Formats: sequence, C-alpha cells, structure tokens
Amino acid sequence: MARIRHRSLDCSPGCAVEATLQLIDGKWKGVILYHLLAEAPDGALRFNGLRRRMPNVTQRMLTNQLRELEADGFVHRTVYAEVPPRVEYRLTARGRSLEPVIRALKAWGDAHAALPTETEAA
Amino acid sequence: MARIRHRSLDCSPGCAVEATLQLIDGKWKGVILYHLLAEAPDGALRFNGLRRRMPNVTQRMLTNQLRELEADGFVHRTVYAEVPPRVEYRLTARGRSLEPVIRALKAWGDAHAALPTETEAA
DNA sequence: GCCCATAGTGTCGAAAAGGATACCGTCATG
DNA sequence: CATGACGGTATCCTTTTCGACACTATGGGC
Repeated sequence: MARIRHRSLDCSPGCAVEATLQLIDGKWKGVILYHLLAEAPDGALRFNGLRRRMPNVTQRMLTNQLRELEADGFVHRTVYAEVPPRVEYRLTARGRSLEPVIRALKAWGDAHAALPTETEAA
Repeated sequence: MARIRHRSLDCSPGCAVEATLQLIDGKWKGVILYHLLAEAPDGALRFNGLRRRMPNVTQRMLTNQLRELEADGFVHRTVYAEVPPRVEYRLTARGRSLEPVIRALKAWGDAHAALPTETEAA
C-alpha cells in the first residue's frame, strides 16, 4: 500500500502523457473510473455495488485500486458508521476532470475493437 | 516477447476503457506514441532518434515497446537494407487513430500537473 | 445455532514488467 | 588499429503486480 508510482516526472514533453497514464494505470482503475463517471445516477457507488459491476475483480484488488485512486485524489470515500457497514465512493472534482480522458479511451476502444487483424493494415 | 496482454475482453461496458488502456500501457508506449504523433515532421523517426528523445529508456526497453506497438498494429517498421542500418518507425492509420486519446492524456497531464497536494481538495 | 450481507484485511506465491549490462556485425573515420 | 554510429540481442536479476484464499466483526433472518 502507498506505493510510490510516478516518481520520475523528469522527462521531455511527452512526460505529461506518461504521467497521466501512470495515474490511471492499474488493471482496474479505468473501469472503476468509468463506472463512477457513467453508471452511477447520483455519482455514488458502494463497495459491493462496484463489485457487482466488475465480477472478476477480487475484493482485495478492488480495495487496493480504490485506495490508490483515493490516494491520488480521484475518489472520495465516505464511511457511514452504521451497523451493516456502508461506504460510498464518489469522484472528486479532480476525478471528474478525467472525464474527457475516459471518454477518449472508451471511444477508441469501442471504435477500434480488439485486434488489428486485417482491416486497416497500414 | 509476444506477450499475451489483453486476453479477457469479456467485461461489462467499461471494458472498452480497459482494453484501450491495456494496449497503450507499458511505461514508455505513451511517450513513444506522443513523439511519433507530435514531434516528427514527416511522421517518421529512427531508432536512435527516439532514443535521443527519451534518454532514460534502455535500448532493450525501447526495442521491446516498439515491438509491442508494432504487434498491436500501431506503428510500422521499415528497414532499409543499407550499410549503416536504417530503420524508420512511423504510425499506421490505427496508430494515428489514437491521437485524440494521446491528446486527452497530454492535456490532462499538463493541466493537473503531478500531485493532488492541496489545490482542489474535493 | 447457522448463514448471510457488509466492507474490508493479511498472507502467500506466481508471473510479468522493467532495468543493467554485455555483446553482435558492418562500415567510415581518425 | 581502435573507435564510434547504427539497430539491435541475449542474459540475468530485481521489483511490481496480480490473483487465490482465508479471515475479521456485527447484526438480522430463518
């Protein structure tokens, strides 16, 4: 926990690209952000709500990714001290600022499916 | 080499986001794409040209990332059978189609610098 | 009394990603 | 003759990442 990631932001202009990538990299962060951005009506999702939307993520990984997103200031975690524990995750302003990025990623993914197979060779 | 990456594209709608991320993930691919997109006047860069633009990438990694980008159909590799070997890398159509994504990543990185420090807490 | 849901944590181990370093062959230059 | 540029490979090793699995506490329902 509290990994170090993004340490050497000392590169040339392409750096900004890399920096952003390192922040949203991590196997599930993209999807988490996507769900928080697009699927929640009021912008909040509970832990198991996210789990249901992403069945092949283990609990540990989901916690992990959420903690990193929180550490990076993208999501805010609200704990309600209730008896069946309730925890809500919602995007911060910084998190919402990623919307164009996520949209671009999703748009590209939708358009250019999975493989470069034969269509558009060069 | 010839890693497997992107194997389980079986997820919910957020999948497209993840799929795209997995393709451009890899520590240096973002920067490579950025340089190929933005810095080359005629859209072509040679191996050592890229190396000069990214001094802290080892030869092995640069080769590696370029090979993956090639395998994923983003860049095209042209070898000129000359005596000082000459190899040019340029984007394919598929590669250029990533432009909005790279631009979004760069724009975000430029705007939201590195850290969530104190500005914009929530 | 037992199981379920909630929201996690802890430990372990495999696999992948990444870095360091050394080496290759050819030709031109000094 | 040695050195450098070119575009890589090969080998080794360390770090990081990810997944499986077990475990926690509380209270409600059956």
